Amino acid sequence: MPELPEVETVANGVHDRVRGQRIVSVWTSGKPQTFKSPEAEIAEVLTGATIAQVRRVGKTIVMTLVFPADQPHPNAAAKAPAGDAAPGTASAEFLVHLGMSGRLLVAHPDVARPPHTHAVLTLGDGRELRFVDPRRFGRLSVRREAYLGPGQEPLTISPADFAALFRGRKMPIKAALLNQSLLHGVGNIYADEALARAGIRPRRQAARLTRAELARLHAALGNVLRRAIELGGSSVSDYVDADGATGFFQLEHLVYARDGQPCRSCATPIRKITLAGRGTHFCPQCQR
DNA sequence: CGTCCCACCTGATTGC
DNA sequence: TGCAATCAGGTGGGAC
Repeated sequence: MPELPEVETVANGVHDRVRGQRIVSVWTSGKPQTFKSPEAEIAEVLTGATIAQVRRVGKTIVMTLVFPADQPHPNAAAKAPAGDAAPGTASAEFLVHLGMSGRLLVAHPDVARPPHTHAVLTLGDGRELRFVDPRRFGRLSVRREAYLGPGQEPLTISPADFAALFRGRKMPIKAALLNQSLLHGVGNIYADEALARAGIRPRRQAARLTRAELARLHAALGNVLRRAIELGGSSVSDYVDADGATGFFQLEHLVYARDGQPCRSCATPIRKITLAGRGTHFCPQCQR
């Protein structure tokens, strides 16, 4: 399940592989749910565009598209907002949300397309950028304005701003961590792992955390996300990066998917409950 | 608006 | 052994 570290790994991998490539043609599957923008609009905006940059915003992969002046894009000039692009170019963004099972793969055309391929962008050098998503929780869209995301970035938020997010929130702290309008990018795995490292029970009311606990949680969340990015993410179900390689952070999980197994710190069996509709894992001894 | 719950999906796993 | 029920969860929309 791709969360911030997995999405960052994929975005960086795709960036390294396709930056500067022109999109010469676009194929889409016709599964309506996958496309947040109309398929025809996606194909229209992408075709002929050059991929200038691929980056992560929250859990969303954002590709910056440019339309060089010497290769005018048939639709860009009229639709791109004036003033936010370099002279002689227009720009747009292609947004990819991986959902639960989405993959963004760079492959040669002679490699068979996997089942559940929903979009294929053929690049100028002949390679294909493929969006594959069996469960179809992923979403593709194009937009003309810069995408900023709904919440704050967990990697750069200050301790004070972090603490302010939870002021007056009656919901459990885990539910607050998962709320993308507060923090953008934290999902089920890293919410559980951050709470475990901070020694805080997932059911604790967000507003009732002490200043010290909030400081520990802020640090734990940043540390766990940075460490997971170093290791290429967690591969617990079907997450893989742009090469199809798995990540290794799951080897360092303290609680996630470890229910019944001994806590790495105190050997108490890890407990699993349902909270906010999600499987939630914690050590009943170490987390209070 | 805050909060809660379910539908959307398919593959893997569990249960009988 | 085989088939059916269950589980996994990011997001968005509806209910209260």
